[in-house]
Amino acid sequence: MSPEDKVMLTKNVKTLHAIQSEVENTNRIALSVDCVIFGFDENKLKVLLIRSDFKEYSGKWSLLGDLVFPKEDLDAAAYRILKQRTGLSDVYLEQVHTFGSVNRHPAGRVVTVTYCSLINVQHHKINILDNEIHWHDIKTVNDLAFDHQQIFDNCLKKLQKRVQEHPLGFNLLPKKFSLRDLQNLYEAILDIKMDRRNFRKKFFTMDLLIDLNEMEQDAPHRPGKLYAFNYEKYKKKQKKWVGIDF
Amino acid sequence: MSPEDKVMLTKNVKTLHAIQSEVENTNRIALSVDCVIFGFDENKLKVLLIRSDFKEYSGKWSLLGDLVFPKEDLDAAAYRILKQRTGLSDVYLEQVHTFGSVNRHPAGRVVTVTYCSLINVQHHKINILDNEIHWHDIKTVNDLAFDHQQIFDNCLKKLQKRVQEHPLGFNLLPKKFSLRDLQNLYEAILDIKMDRRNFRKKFFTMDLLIDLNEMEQDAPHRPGKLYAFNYEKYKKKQKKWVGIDF
DNA sequence: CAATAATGTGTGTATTTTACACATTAAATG
DNA sequence: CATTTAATGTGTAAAATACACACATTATTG
Repeated sequence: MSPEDKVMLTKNVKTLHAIQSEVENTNRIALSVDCVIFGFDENKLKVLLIRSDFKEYSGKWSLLGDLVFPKEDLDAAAYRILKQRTGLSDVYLEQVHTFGSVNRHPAGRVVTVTYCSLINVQHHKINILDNEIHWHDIKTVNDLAFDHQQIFDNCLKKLQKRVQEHPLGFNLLPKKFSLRDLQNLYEAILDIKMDRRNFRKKFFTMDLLIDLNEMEQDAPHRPGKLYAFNYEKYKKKQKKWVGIDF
Repeated sequence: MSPEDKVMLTKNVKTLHAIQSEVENTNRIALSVDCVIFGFDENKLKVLLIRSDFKEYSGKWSLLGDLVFPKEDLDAAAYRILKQRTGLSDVYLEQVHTFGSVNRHPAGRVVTVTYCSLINVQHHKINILDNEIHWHDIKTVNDLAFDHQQIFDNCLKKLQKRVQEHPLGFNLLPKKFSLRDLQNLYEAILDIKMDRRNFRKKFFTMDLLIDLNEMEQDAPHRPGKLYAFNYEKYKKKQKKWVGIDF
């Protein structure tokens, strides 16, 4: 440890008073939440975007975000924003990452906490006001406002990873779905093709699907069986995964 | 969508002016960084803790943290704190989660961004001032100050998960290590026992260890061979993992 | 030099993953 | 209503991986 560091280290021991003063006055920063809301429609993965109302980014799309109130829990702020913009409250919502570059926001220092949400486009129709908000195919998401492109990329990557480890995908599907729907979903999220038979086998082996003994309606060809995800059973199983692999 | 929600939604469309005003004045919150710094010593996983200087938590241990400066990048703040408290700069450092309950800090509203770091206790001796900072065996970490217990638990859990997917562990070992060292490390982090022969096979199969053709010195019994981790080779391989499993 | 306590290696078995082909069903078409 | 079409639904063999397990080897200790 260098002498300079030792100085820094000693300086760092502060009185409670000094810290409280800092909390109350000097070191305050605006905090926002940005929501990356994924949906699945027409066999494509989509994300909810809103037209930016900042002149610096006029015409560009941006994520749904808002400032956190001083007396509002962080998670509560995320749920509030989701509710405000989509009317939804009963959905999966998870914190992903916090972005805090000094100059990421033109209005001043704003640190933003990212949340990710997966919602069912069929069941929960979103209010579209003046084309200001819309579902955007993730394949054509580029050049978002602020640092939202970076945030989106980060979020999509994490979704791709998590969807393989946890049954998140079902939040994007209707309660009743065919195995083809499920596979289309995974193929859209992971951007890969999968073998239909092995995909089937995998999910049947997991034994977490409830056979509803119903068939698809209005299918253009032979209808498939409908299933529901068995959350109860999943909760009980909760496999503890041990296996070094990199 | 309920009528109330529609009101909320319309209210939410703000002018740039209104937003800038909020950023500059009303909605500012103190932001801190807390570092969960893991080390490995005497075949035990340890975490760096400091005695709390808050009267509300007198006598309790807490994580290493500090407020983020208004003109400081978030990651930079984390590196600064790590450097200040340990003298280290060239280490693995990763953001983990942001905690923002309204009442988590007695001095007022402080949202904290958690970072996790893995450092080598042997190579980088930490300055210990007045017993205020020390390596604490993770098995006996409990009842930390603030919400730091929650933060620590969260961090340890994520470490356990990530160490299985990425070669993070090597940051905790000296550059030269025996396979026994490596296994002890994994057993300490994951809190499990492993079969020595299969563990060996797994790492040799990965083909990411460099055989240094050296032996352990001063071993109490038969010395083992020494290895180094091949970061170069790992970077090139970067296995793309696809496999639904939950 | 015997006892001890580690390291170092190999093999068979069970499990999991992958590749792949054909029969079945319902809708659409003429 | 027979034919075509495009999907669903199922089984099996080969390959790769994970797991359980036993014995020889080497250096230190006393």
